[in-house]
Amino acid sequence: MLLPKPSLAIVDDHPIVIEGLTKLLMKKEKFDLIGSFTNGEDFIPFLKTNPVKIVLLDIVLPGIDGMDLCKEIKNISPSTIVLAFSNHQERSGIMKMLENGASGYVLKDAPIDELMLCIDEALNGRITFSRAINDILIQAQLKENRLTKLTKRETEILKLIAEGTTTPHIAELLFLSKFTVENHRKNILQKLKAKNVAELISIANQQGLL
Amino acid sequence: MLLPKPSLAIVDDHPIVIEGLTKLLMKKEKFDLIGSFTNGEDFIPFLKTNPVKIVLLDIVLPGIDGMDLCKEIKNISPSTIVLAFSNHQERSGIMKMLENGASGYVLKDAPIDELMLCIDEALNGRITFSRAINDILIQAQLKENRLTKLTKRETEILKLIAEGTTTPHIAELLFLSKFTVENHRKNILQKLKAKNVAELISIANQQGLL
DNA sequence: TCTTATATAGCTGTTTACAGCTATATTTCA
DNA sequence: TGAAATATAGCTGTAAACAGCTATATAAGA
Repeated sequence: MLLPKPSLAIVDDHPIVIEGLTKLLMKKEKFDLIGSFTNGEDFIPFLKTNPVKIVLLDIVLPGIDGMDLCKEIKNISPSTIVLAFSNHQERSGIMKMLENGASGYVLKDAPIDELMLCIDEALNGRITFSRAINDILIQAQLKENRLTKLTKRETEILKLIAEGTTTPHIAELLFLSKFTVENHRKNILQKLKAKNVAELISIANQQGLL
Repeated sequence: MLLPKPSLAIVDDHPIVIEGLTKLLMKKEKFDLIGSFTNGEDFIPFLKTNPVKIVLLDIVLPGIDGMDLCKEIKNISPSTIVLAFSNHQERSGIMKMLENGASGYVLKDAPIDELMLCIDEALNGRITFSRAINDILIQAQLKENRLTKLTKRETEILKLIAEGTTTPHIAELLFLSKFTVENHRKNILQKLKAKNVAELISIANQQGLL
Protein backbone atom coordinates (compact mmCIF):
# COMPACT_ATOMS: atom_id res chain seq x y z
CA MET A 1 0.00 0.00 0.00
CA LEU A 2 1.41 3.31 -1.01
CA LEU A 3 -0.38 5.63 1.36
CA PRO A 4 0.70 5.35 4.97
CA LYS A 5 -2.15 4.12 7.15
CA PRO A 6 -3.26 6.49 9.88
CA SER A 7 -1.78 5.64 13.23
CA LEU A 8 -4.39 4.61 15.75
CA ALA A 9 -4.28 4.17 19.52
CA ILE A 10 -6.80 2.78 21.95
CA VAL A 11 -7.28 3.85 25.56
CA ASP A 12 -9.74 1.64 27.37
CA ASP A 13 -9.60 0.04 30.77
CA HIS A 14 -11.27 -3.13 29.55
CA PRO A 15 -8.70 -5.49 28.04
CA ILE A 16 -11.50 -7.36 26.34
CA VAL A 17 -12.55 -4.27 24.47
CA ILE A 18 -9.00 -3.61 23.42
CA GLU A 19 -8.59 -7.16 22.18
CA GLY A 20 -11.83 -7.11 20.29
CA LEU A 21 -11.14 -3.77 18.72
CA THR A 22 -7.63 -4.79 17.78
CA LYS A 23 -8.84 -7.85 15.90
CA LEU A 24 -11.55 -5.93 14.13
CA LEU A 25 -9.22 -3.15 13.09
CA MET A 26 -6.60 -5.57 11.89
CA LYS A 27 -9.10 -7.23 9.62
CA LYS A 28 -9.96 -3.97 8.00
CA GLU A 29 -6.30 -3.17 7.51
CA LYS A 30 -7.10 0.50 7.29
CA PHE A 31 -5.19 1.66 10.33
CA ASP A 32 -1.82 1.22 11.86
CA LEU A 33 -2.58 0.20 15.44
CA ILE A 34 0.41 1.56 17.23
CA GLY A 35 -0.62 1.15 20.84
CA SER A 36 -3.31 0.28 23.33
CA PHE A 37 -3.50 1.45 26.91
CA THR A 38 -5.70 0.77 29.89
CA ASN A 39 -5.22 4.18 31.46
CA GLY A 40 -4.37 7.76 30.63
CA GLU A 41 -1.19 7.92 32.68
CA ASP A 42 0.42 5.35 30.39
CA PHE A 43 -0.82 6.94 27.22
CA ILE A 44 0.36 10.51 27.85
CA PRO A 45 4.10 9.75 27.68
CA PHE A 46 3.53 7.58 24.64
CA LEU A 47 1.71 10.40 22.88
CA LYS A 48 4.57 12.76 23.64
CA THR A 49 7.06 10.62 21.75
CA ASN A 50 4.89 9.04 19.08
CA PRO A 51 2.71 10.72 16.48
CA VAL A 52 -0.86 9.49 16.88
CA LYS A 53 -3.41 10.37 14.25
CA ILE A 54 -6.49 9.09 16.03
CA VAL A 55 -7.35 7.85 19.50
CA LEU A 56 -10.33 5.77 20.49
CA LEU A 57 -10.90 6.94 24.02
CA ASP A 58 -13.09 5.51 26.74
CA ILE A 59 -14.64 7.88 29.27
CA VAL A 60 -14.41 5.73 32.35
CA LEU A 61 -10.78 5.10 33.13
CA PRO A 62 -8.79 4.47 36.29
CA GLY A 63 -7.03 7.65 37.40
CA ILE A 64 -7.50 10.51 35.00
CA ASP A 65 -10.85 10.13 33.26
CA GLY A 66 -11.50 10.25 29.56
CA MET A 67 -12.86 13.77 29.55
CA ASP A 68 -9.82 15.27 31.22
CA LEU A 69 -7.55 13.02 29.20
CA CYS A 70 -9.14 14.27 26.02
CA LYS A 71 -8.33 17.84 26.92
CA GLU A 72 -4.80 16.82 27.77
CA ILE A 73 -4.38 15.01 24.48
CA LYS A 74 -5.53 18.04 22.50
CA ASN A 75 -3.12 20.18 24.48
CA ILE A 76 -0.17 17.95 23.79
CA SER A 77 -1.06 17.15 20.21
CA PRO A 78 -3.84 19.27 18.71
CA SER A 79 -3.70 17.40 15.43
CA THR A 80 -4.52 14.13 17.13
CA ILE A 81 -8.13 13.25 16.62
CA VAL A 82 -9.97 11.94 19.63
CA LEU A 83 -13.01 9.79 19.17
CA ALA A 84 -14.92 8.98 22.33
CA PHE A 85 -15.71 5.30 22.55
CA SER A 86 -17.85 4.49 25.53
CA ASN A 87 -21.00 2.95 26.88
CA HIS A 88 -22.04 6.05 28.73
CA GLN A 89 -25.06 7.74 27.25
CA GLU A 90 -25.44 10.76 29.50
CA ARG A 91 -25.56 14.06 27.72
CA SER A 92 -23.27 15.67 30.24
CA GLY A 93 -20.44 13.26 29.45
CA ILE A 94 -20.96 13.57 25.74
CA MET A 95 -20.97 17.33 25.96
CA LYS A 96 -17.87 17.38 28.14
CA MET A 97 -15.98 15.28 25.62
CA LEU A 98 -16.98 17.56 22.77
CA GLU A 99 -16.08 20.65 24.76
CA ASN A 100 -12.71 19.11 25.45
CA GLY A 101 -12.05 18.62 21.77
CA ALA A 102 -13.35 15.19 20.89
CA SER A 103 -14.35 14.75 17.25
CA GLY A 104 -17.20 12.43 17.94
CA TYR A 105 -18.77 9.87 20.17
CA VAL A 106 -19.36 6.24 19.35
CA LEU A 107 -21.22 3.79 21.53
CA LYS A 108 -19.38 0.56 22.22
CA ASP A 109 -22.32 -1.48 21.10
CA ALA A 110 -22.56 0.30 17.78
CA PRO A 111 -22.07 -1.86 14.67
CA ILE A 112 -18.49 -2.02 13.39
CA ASP A 113 -19.49 -0.33 10.17
CA GLU A 114 -20.77 2.59 12.16
CA LEU A 115 -17.52 2.82 14.07
CA MET A 116 -15.49 2.74 10.87
CA LEU A 117 -17.69 5.38 9.33
CA CYS A 118 -17.28 7.63 12.34
CA ILE A 119 -13.53 7.21 12.30
CA ASP A 120 -13.41 8.15 8.62
CA GLU A 121 -15.59 11.19 9.20
CA ALA A 122 -13.48 12.24 12.14
CA LEU A 123 -10.32 11.88 10.06
CA ASN A 124 -11.92 14.18 7.51
CA GLY A 125 -12.35 16.83 10.18
CA ARG A 126 -16.00 16.33 10.81
CA ILE A 127 -17.73 15.59 14.09
CA THR A 128 -19.78 12.44 14.12
CA PHE A 129 -21.81 10.34 16.46
CA SER A 130 -23.22 6.89 16.34
CA ARG A 131 -26.89 6.97 15.63
CA ALA A 132 -27.97 6.35 19.22
CA ILE A 133 -25.87 9.27 20.41
CA ASN A 134 -27.29 11.46 17.72
CA ASP A 135 -30.77 10.73 18.98
CA ILE A 136 -29.76 11.56 22.52
CA LEU A 137 -28.25 14.85 21.45
CA ILE A 138 -31.26 15.84 19.40
CA GLN A 139 -33.60 15.04 22.26
CA ALA A 140 -31.39 16.96 24.63
CA GLN A 141 -31.37 19.93 22.30
CA LEU A 142 -35.13 19.91 22.10
CA LYS A 143 -35.35 19.84 25.86
CA GLU A 144 -32.81 22.60 26.14
CA ASN A 145 -34.82 24.74 23.81
CA ARG A 146 -37.59 24.28 26.28
CA LEU A 147 -36.41 23.88 29.79
CA THR A 148 -32.99 25.45 29.78
CA LYS A 149 -34.55 28.79 29.07
CA LEU A 150 -35.47 28.94 32.72
CA THR A 151 -33.17 28.51 35.69
CA LYS A 152 -34.01 26.16 38.56
CA ARG A 153 -35.26 29.02 40.64
CA GLU A 154 -37.36 30.38 37.83
CA THR A 155 -38.84 26.97 37.13
CA GLU A 156 -39.60 26.57 40.81
CA ILE A 157 -41.37 29.90 40.91
CA LEU A 158 -43.16 29.29 37.63
CA LYS A 159 -44.70 26.13 39.04
CA LEU A 160 -45.91 27.99 42.10
CA ILE A 161 -47.37 30.71 39.92
CA ALA A 162 -49.18 28.08 37.85
CA GLU A 163 -50.74 26.76 41.05
CA GLY A 164 -52.18 30.18 41.72
CA THR A 165 -49.70 31.22 44.37
CA THR A 166 -49.35 34.99 44.56
CA THR A 167 -46.03 36.80 44.65
CA PRO A 168 -46.20 37.69 48.36
CA HIS A 169 -47.08 34.11 49.21
CA ILE A 170 -44.28 32.69 47.08
CA ALA A 171 -41.90 35.04 48.87
CA GLU A 172 -43.05 33.59 52.18
CA LEU A 173 -42.79 30.01 51.00
CA LEU A 174 -39.27 30.41 49.66
CA PHE A 175 -38.09 32.76 52.39
CA LEU A 176 -37.39 35.48 49.86
CA SER A 177 -38.17 39.14 49.56
CA LYS A 178 -41.25 39.90 47.51
CA PHE A 179 -38.96 42.03 45.35
CA THR A 180 -36.85 39.03 44.52
CA VAL A 181 -39.86 36.98 43.53
CA GLU A 182 -41.16 39.89 41.50
CA ASN A 183 -37.88 40.07 39.62
CA HIS A 184 -37.95 36.35 38.90
CA ARG A 185 -41.47 36.82 37.64
CA LYS A 186 -40.39 39.59 35.31
CA ASN A 187 -37.52 37.49 34.01
CA ILE A 188 -39.79 34.53 33.40
CA LEU A 189 -42.29 36.72 31.55
CA GLN A 190 -39.50 38.15 29.42
CA LYS A 191 -37.90 34.81 28.65
CA LEU A 192 -41.16 33.26 27.55
CA LYS A 193 -42.30 36.46 25.86
CA ALA A 194 -45.56 36.61 27.76
CA LYS A 195 -47.56 39.77 28.32
CA ASN A 196 -48.93 38.55 31.66
CA VAL A 197 -49.43 35.44 33.77
CA ALA A 198 -52.36 34.26 31.71
CA GLU A 199 -50.29 34.09 28.55
CA LEU A 200 -47.34 32.87 30.57
CA ILE A 201 -49.16 29.79 31.78
CA SER A 202 -50.50 29.14 28.30
CA ILE A 203 -47.02 29.25 26.82
CA ALA A 204 -45.55 27.22 29.66
CA ASN A 205 -48.17 24.59 29.06
CA GLN A 206 -47.56 24.52 25.34
CA GLN A 207 -43.85 24.07 25.94
CA GLY A 208 -44.38 21.44 28.59
CA LEU A 209 -42.66 23.41 31.30
CA LEU A 210 -45.14 22.43 33.99
CA MET B 1 -92.47 -23.95 27.20
CA LEU B 2 -93.65 -23.57 30.76
CA LEU B 3 -92.78 -19.98 31.46
CA PRO B 4 -94.92 -17.47 29.64
CA LYS B 5 -92.86 -15.53 27.16
CA PRO B 6 -92.70 -11.79 27.71
CA SER B 7 -95.12 -9.89 25.54
CA LEU B 8 -93.40 -7.62 23.08
CA ALA B 9 -94.66 -4.80 20.88
CA ILE B 10 -92.97 -2.80 18.15
CA VAL B 11 -93.68 0.79 17.25
CA ASP B 12 -91.82 1.85 14.14
CA ASP B 13 -92.95 3.76 11.09
CA HIS B 14 -90.88 1.63 8.74
CA PRO B 15 -92.78 -1.52 7.80
CA ILE B 16 -89.53 -3.07 6.66
CA VAL B 17 -88.05 -2.73 10.10
CA ILE B 18 -91.14 -4.27 11.65
CA GLU B 19 -91.03 -7.17 9.28
CA GLY B 20 -87.35 -7.78 9.81
CA LEU B 21 -87.62 -7.56 13.56
CA THR B 22 -90.63 -9.81 13.61
CA LYS B 23 -88.82 -12.55 11.73
CA LEU B 24 -85.75 -12.26 13.89
CA LEU B 25 -87.72 -12.33 17.10
CA MET B 26 -89.79 -15.30 15.95
CA LYS B 27 -86.65 -17.28 15.29
CA LYS B 28 -85.42 -16.73 18.81
CA GLU B 29 -88.78 -17.75 20.20
CA LYS B 30 -88.08 -15.85 23.37
CA PHE B 31 -90.87 -13.33 23.12
CA ASP B 32 -94.52 -13.23 22.41
CA LEU B 33 -94.85 -10.62 19.70
CA ILE B 34 -98.30 -9.31 20.37
CA GLY B 35 -98.42 -6.30 18.12
CA SER B 36 -96.62 -3.94 15.79
CA PHE B 37 -97.58 -0.39 15.02
CA THR B 38 -96.38 2.31 12.68
CA ASN B 39 -97.45 5.19 14.88
CA GLY B 40 -98.12 6.09 18.50
CA GLU B 41 -101.75 6.94 18.02
CA ASP B 42 -102.52 3.34 17.16
CA PHE B 43 -100.40 1.91 19.91
CA ILE B 44 -101.82 3.90 22.85
CA PRO B 45 -105.31 2.33 22.77
CA PHE B 46 -103.77 -1.09 22.31
CA LEU B 47 -101.59 -0.59 25.34
CA LYS B 48 -104.62 0.43 27.39
CA THR B 49 -106.33 -2.89 26.79
CA ASN B 50 -103.39 -5.27 26.48
CA PRO B 51 -100.57 -5.92 28.92
CA VAL B 52 -97.28 -5.26 27.21
CA LYS B 53 -94.03 -6.20 28.91
CA ILE B 54 -91.64 -4.54 26.52
CA VAL B 55 -91.86 -2.09 23.66
CA LEU B 56 -89.25 -1.49 20.97
CA LEU B 57 -89.85 2.14 20.19
CA ASP B 58 -88.57 4.24 17.33
CA ILE B 59 -87.94 7.93 17.92
CA VAL B 60 -89.04 9.28 14.59
CA LEU B 61 -92.72 8.57 14.15
CA PRO B 62 -95.52 10.29 12.32
CA GLY B 63 -97.67 12.32 14.70
CA ILE B 64 -96.56 11.93 18.30
CA ASP B 65 -92.85 11.24 18.38
CA GLY B 66 -91.06 8.48 20.23
CA MET B 67 -89.88 10.66 23.08
CA ASP B 68 -93.34 11.91 23.95
CA LEU B 69 -94.80 8.51 23.30
CA CYS B 70 -92.35 7.00 25.75
CA LYS B 71 -93.52 9.31 28.48
CA GLU B 72 -97.11 8.51 27.65
CA ILE B 73 -96.44 4.77 27.75
CA LYS B 74 -94.83 5.03 31.19
CA ASN B 75 -97.80 7.05 32.37
CA ILE B 76 -100.32 4.51 31.17
CA SER B 77 -98.35 1.44 32.14
CA PRO B 78 -95.31 2.07 34.32
CA SER B 79 -94.37 -1.60 34.35
CA THR B 80 -94.00 -1.64 30.58
CA ILE B 81 -90.39 -1.48 29.61
CA VAL B 82 -89.54 0.83 26.76
CA LEU B 83 -86.44 0.23 24.72
CA ALA B 84 -85.56 2.92 22.24
CA PHE B 85 -84.77 1.45 18.85
CA SER B 86 -83.61 4.07 16.41
CA ASN B 87 -81.00 5.26 14.02
CA HIS B 88 -80.66 8.63 15.63
CA GLN B 89 -77.40 9.13 17.40
CA GLU B 90 -77.81 12.61 18.84
CA ARG B 91 -77.25 12.86 22.55
CA SER B 92 -80.27 15.10 23.00
CA GLY B 93 -82.63 12.44 21.68
CA ILE B 94 -81.01 9.71 23.71
CA MET B 95 -81.18 11.81 26.84
CA LYS B 96 -84.80 12.73 26.22
CA MET B 97 -85.74 9.10 25.90
CA LEU B 98 -84.00 8.24 29.14
CA GLU B 99 -85.57 11.19 30.91
CA ASN B 100 -88.94 9.99 29.71
CA GLY B 101 -88.43 6.57 31.21
CA ALA B 102 -86.79 4.46 28.52
CA SER B 103 -84.71 1.56 29.78
CA GLY B 104 -82.14 1.74 27.06
CA TYR B 105 -81.27 2.69 23.56
CA VAL B 106 -80.34 0.35 20.75
CA LEU B 107 -79.17 1.39 17.34
CA LYS B 108 -81.03 -0.21 14.46
CA ASP B 109 -77.84 -1.33 12.86
CA ALA B 110 -76.62 -3.05 16.01
CA PRO B 111 -76.06 -6.82 15.75
CA ILE B 112 -79.04 -8.96 16.70
CA ASP B 113 -77.14 -10.43 19.61
CA GLU B 114 -76.65 -6.97 20.98
CA LEU B 115 -80.33 -6.21 20.67
CA MET B 116 -81.26 -9.43 22.44
CA LEU B 117 -78.79 -8.71 25.17
CA CYS B 118 -80.16 -5.26 25.69
CA ILE B 119 -83.71 -6.56 25.84
CA ASP B 120 -82.72 -9.12 28.46
CA GLU B 121 -80.93 -6.50 30.50
CA ALA B 122 -83.86 -4.13 30.25
CA LEU B 123 -86.23 -6.91 31.39
CA ASN B 124 -83.98 -7.36 34.39
CA GLY B 125 -84.49 -3.75 35.30
CA ARG B 126 -81.20 -2.43 34.06
CA ILE B 127 -80.56 0.35 31.61
CA THR B 128 -78.51 -0.63 28.61
CA PHE B 129 -77.24 0.77 25.38
CA SER B 130 -75.76 -0.71 22.28
CA ARG B 131 -72.03 -0.19 22.21
CA ALA B 132 -72.10 2.70 19.77
CA ILE B 133 -74.55 4.57 21.97
CA ASN B 134 -72.46 3.87 24.99
CA ASP B 135 -69.51 5.48 23.30
CA ILE B 136 -71.55 8.53 22.39
CA LEU B 137 -72.79 8.92 25.93
CA ILE B 138 -69.35 8.56 27.45
CA GLN B 139 -67.91 11.10 25.05
CA ALA B 140 -70.78 13.43 25.75
CA GLN B 141 -70.28 13.06 29.46
CA LEU B 142 -66.61 13.81 29.16
CA LYS B 143 -67.37 16.88 27.14
CA GLU B 144 -70.03 17.95 29.59
CA ASN B 145 -67.61 17.59 32.44
CA ARG B 146 -65.33 19.85 30.55
CA LEU B 147 -66.90 22.30 28.23
CA THR B 148 -70.46 22.51 29.39
CA LYS B 149 -69.30 24.06 32.60
CA LEU B 150 -68.70 27.26 30.70
CA THR B 151 -71.13 29.13 28.51
CA LYS B 152 -70.21 30.23 24.99
CA ARG B 153 -69.47 33.73 26.17
CA GLU B 154 -67.36 32.47 29.04
CA THR B 155 -65.42 30.15 26.77
CA GLU B 156 -64.86 33.01 24.37
CA ILE B 157 -63.54 35.23 27.11
CA LEU B 158 -61.46 32.44 28.63
CA LYS B 159 -59.64 32.00 25.36
CA LEU B 160 -58.88 35.68 25.16
CA ILE B 161 -57.62 35.66 28.73
CA ALA B 162 -55.36 32.71 27.91
CA GLU B 163 -53.86 34.75 25.09
CA GLY B 164 -52.93 37.43 27.57
CA THR B 165 -55.70 39.85 26.72
CA THR B 166 -56.56 42.10 29.64
CA THR B 167 -60.07 42.77 30.85
CA PRO B 168 -60.29 46.33 29.42
CA HIS B 169 -59.02 45.08 26.08
CA ILE B 170 -61.46 42.18 25.99
CA ALA B 171 -64.25 44.66 26.71
CA GLU B 172 -63.16 46.68 23.69
CA LEU B 173 -62.87 43.65 21.44
CA LEU B 174 -66.31 42.34 22.32
CA PHE B 175 -67.98 45.75 22.58
CA LEU B 176 -68.84 45.15 26.21
CA SER B 177 -68.52 47.09 29.41
CA LYS B 178 -65.42 46.26 31.40
CA PHE B 179 -67.79 45.41 34.24
CA THR B 180 -69.43 42.76 32.16
CA VAL B 181 -66.14 41.19 31.26
CA GLU B 182 -65.07 41.36 34.87
CA ASN B 183 -68.20 39.53 35.91
CA HIS B 184 -67.62 36.82 33.32
CA ARG B 185 -64.09 36.54 34.64
CA LYS B 186 -65.35 36.07 38.17
CA ASN B 187 -67.85 33.45 37.04
CA ILE B 188 -65.17 31.55 35.13
CA LEU B 189 -62.87 31.62 38.14
CA GLN B 190 -65.64 30.34 40.36
CA LYS B 191 -66.75 27.62 37.99
CA LEU B 192 -63.25 26.26 37.58
CA LYS B 193 -62.42 26.85 41.22
CA ALA B 194 -59.35 28.91 40.47
CA LYS B 195 -57.81 31.42 42.84
CA ASN B 196 -56.54 33.63 40.00
CA VAL B 197 -55.79 33.63 36.27
CA ALA B 198 -52.59 31.67 36.71
CA GLU B 199 -54.39 28.73 38.26
CA LEU B 200 -57.30 29.30 35.91
CA ILE B 201 -55.18 28.76 32.82
CA SER B 202 -53.52 25.74 34.41
CA ILE B 203 -56.88 24.16 35.13
CA ALA B 204 -58.27 25.11 31.73
CA ASN B 205 -55.29 23.46 30.10
CA GLN B 206 -55.64 20.32 32.17
CA GLN B 207 -59.27 20.07 31.21
CA GLY B 208 -58.59 20.79 27.57
CA LEU B 209 -60.72 23.91 27.49
CA LEU B 210 -58.33 25.85 25.30
C1' DT C 1 -95.78 29.40 31.55
C1' DC C 2 -92.65 30.15 34.96
C1' DT C 3 -88.38 29.40 36.86
C1' DT C 4 -83.54 29.29 35.98
C1' DA C 5 -79.49 30.49 33.51
C1' DT C 6 -77.17 33.72 30.84
C1' DA C 7 -75.56 38.10 29.45
C1' DT C 8 -75.45 42.44 30.44
C1' DA C 9 -74.03 46.75 33.48
C1' DG C 10 -72.81 49.05 37.53
C1' DC C 11 -70.10 50.53 42.10
C1' DT C 12 -66.24 50.24 45.75
C1' DG C 13 -62.43 48.86 47.83
C1' DT C 14 -58.01 46.12 48.41
C1' DT C 15 -54.55 43.39 46.57
C1' DT C 16 -51.68 41.93 43.06
C1' DA C 17 -49.38 42.43 38.79
C1' DC C 18 -46.37 44.66 35.90
C1' DA C 19 -42.90 48.19 33.98
C1' DG C 20 -38.93 50.60 34.80
C1' DC C 21 -35.09 51.25 37.10
C1' DT C 22 -30.58 50.21 40.38
C1' DA C 23 -27.55 47.24 42.85
C1' DT C 24 -24.78 43.43 44.85
C1' DA C 25 -23.31 38.74 46.27
C1' DT C 26 -22.69 34.31 44.50
C1' DT C 27 -22.11 30.77 40.83
C1' DT C 28 -20.71 29.10 36.72
C1' DC C 29 -17.99 28.64 33.03
C1' DA C 30 -14.67 29.65 29.41
C1' DT D 1 -8.86 34.37 36.71
C1' DG D 2 -12.33 37.12 34.89
C1' DA D 3 -16.59 37.65 32.46
C1' DA D 4 -21.28 36.21 32.36
C1' DA D 5 -25.22 34.33 34.40
C1' DT D 6 -27.91 33.78 38.44
C1' DA D 7 -30.05 34.94 42.69
C1' DT D 8 -30.78 38.22 45.64
C1' DA D 9 -32.96 42.94 47.29
C1' DG D 10 -34.69 47.41 46.71
C1' DC D 11 -37.87 51.60 45.08
C1' DT D 12 -41.88 53.84 42.49
C1' DG D 13 -45.69 54.27 39.93
C1' DT D 14 -49.76 52.72 37.16
C1' DA D 15 -52.72 49.28 35.59
C1' DA D 16 -55.03 45.28 36.31
C1' DA D 17 -57.01 41.72 39.01
C1' DC D 18 -60.01 40.26 42.43
C1' DA D 19 -63.82 40.26 46.11
C1' DG D 20 -68.17 41.67 47.28
C1' DC D 21 -72.20 43.49 46.30
C1' DT D 22 -76.77 44.98 43.27
C1' DA D 23 -79.60 44.89 39.23
C1' DT D 24 -82.08 43.99 34.79
C1' DA D 25 -83.27 42.09 30.19
C1' DT D 26 -83.33 38.12 27.61
C1' DA D 27 -82.93 33.22 26.52
C1' DA D 28 -83.53 28.58 27.63
C1' DG D 29 -85.45 24.73 29.83
C1' DA D 30 -88.92 22.10 32.91
